[in-house]
Amino acid sequence: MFVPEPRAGRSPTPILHADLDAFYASVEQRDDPRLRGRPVIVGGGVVLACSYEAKRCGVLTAMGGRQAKRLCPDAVVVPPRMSAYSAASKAVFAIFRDTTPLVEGISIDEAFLDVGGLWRIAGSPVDIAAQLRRRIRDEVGLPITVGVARTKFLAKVASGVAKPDGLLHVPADRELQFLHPLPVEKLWGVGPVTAAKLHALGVRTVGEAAALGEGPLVGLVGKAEGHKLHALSHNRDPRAVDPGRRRRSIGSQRALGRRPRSPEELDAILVGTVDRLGRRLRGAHRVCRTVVLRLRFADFSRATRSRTLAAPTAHTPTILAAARRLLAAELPRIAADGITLLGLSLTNLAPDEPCQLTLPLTVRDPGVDETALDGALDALRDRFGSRSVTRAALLGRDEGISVPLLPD
DNA sequence: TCTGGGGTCCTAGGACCC
DNA sequence: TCTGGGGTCCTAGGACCC
Repeated sequence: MFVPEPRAGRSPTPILHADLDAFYASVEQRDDPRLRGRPVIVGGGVVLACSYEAKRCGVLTAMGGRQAKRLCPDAVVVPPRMSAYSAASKAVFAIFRDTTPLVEGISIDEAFLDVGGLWRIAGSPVDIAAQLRRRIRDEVGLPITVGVARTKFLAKVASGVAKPDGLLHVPADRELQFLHPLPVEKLWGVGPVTAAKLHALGVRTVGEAAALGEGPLVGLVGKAEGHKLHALSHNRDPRAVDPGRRRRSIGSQRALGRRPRSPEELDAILVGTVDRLGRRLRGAHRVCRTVVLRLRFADFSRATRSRTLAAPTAHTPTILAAARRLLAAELPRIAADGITLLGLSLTNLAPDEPCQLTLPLTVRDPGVDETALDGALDALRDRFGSRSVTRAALLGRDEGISVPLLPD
């Protein structure tokens, strides 16, 4: 561990990246003592998560189940229990928020915490990180690794290096010494494709990428990505911990295997998917405006088809109608090529605050049939609720009728 | 080994408007 | 009739992350 060097006043390294270790597998080992110390694989056909004992045999997340079992014949395979993981995650995040209000959740098992303002109250960031790890161990029963650094990026790299069940602080004056010897794959945004391009230029470490300069990086991976890579390789990361980050899309997908599927079968899957997503959307008090259909064919090529609606909605039949139109247009290709995955994403999310629609109806117009108008208003009140539909004055003009369009 | 399910962000072309 | 540039929105695809 790098030696922390606390200074007076505000800490120079205020960001924590906290990451639960082998999360799903750790929950299983916590809840079933027989699994402790043994290789555990969560998932069936594919490895969703595995314990460190299984990782030591070479088992990796997303690996096929058969291969995992071959690498690690002693592994115990358990089906996922999503509700248990969700409950554990909530308990851990409650401790995060009890530590500092500045918590930015990244996923079910990972978050950034800004503890810069807590120096006087709770001690140095390293003290806070150590206490956080103790509390999560004692109160939730799970191991967690924490990286402490001046930037988000470096805190995340630090936790990755310290895993499992570790704590690593990178002091402000040791940042590049720590970062530059690491493999380029540690940079956010360097996956298999970019890594291969960098390797072809002889670049294997973060330091070598930094020495390459921004121009060649931009030439290699494009403007935005190249600029980001260059900045990160010099540990320039101005992003603040943002507790207000909102989800930008929700989605659901299903692998279908290789056997042929009839249009009726696909429609049934689509109905179930839209129903689930609509429920999640309304549960989150959001509406969506764009419906994206995801397809994967028998040769594993992929396609997406999207439709943007005239108005945001969380109304299941509206979303389903859009999804069905998208699917119908692809049925010929599906029949020809075979389908192996069907999914749907809802994007362009917004809060579901009521949207005010004012009908440009001139009530004072002598041509208006007041009896018919009252009937129409009552029908709208039945649909949207009695207090939602009111006659309203149009600014500087005649009267109109105001109808808040509520999702669902 | 034929490859899950949940996401984010970026690029690029075309339509459309000013 | 032909011309230019800027901006926004929509759609499709791709890389990447956990």
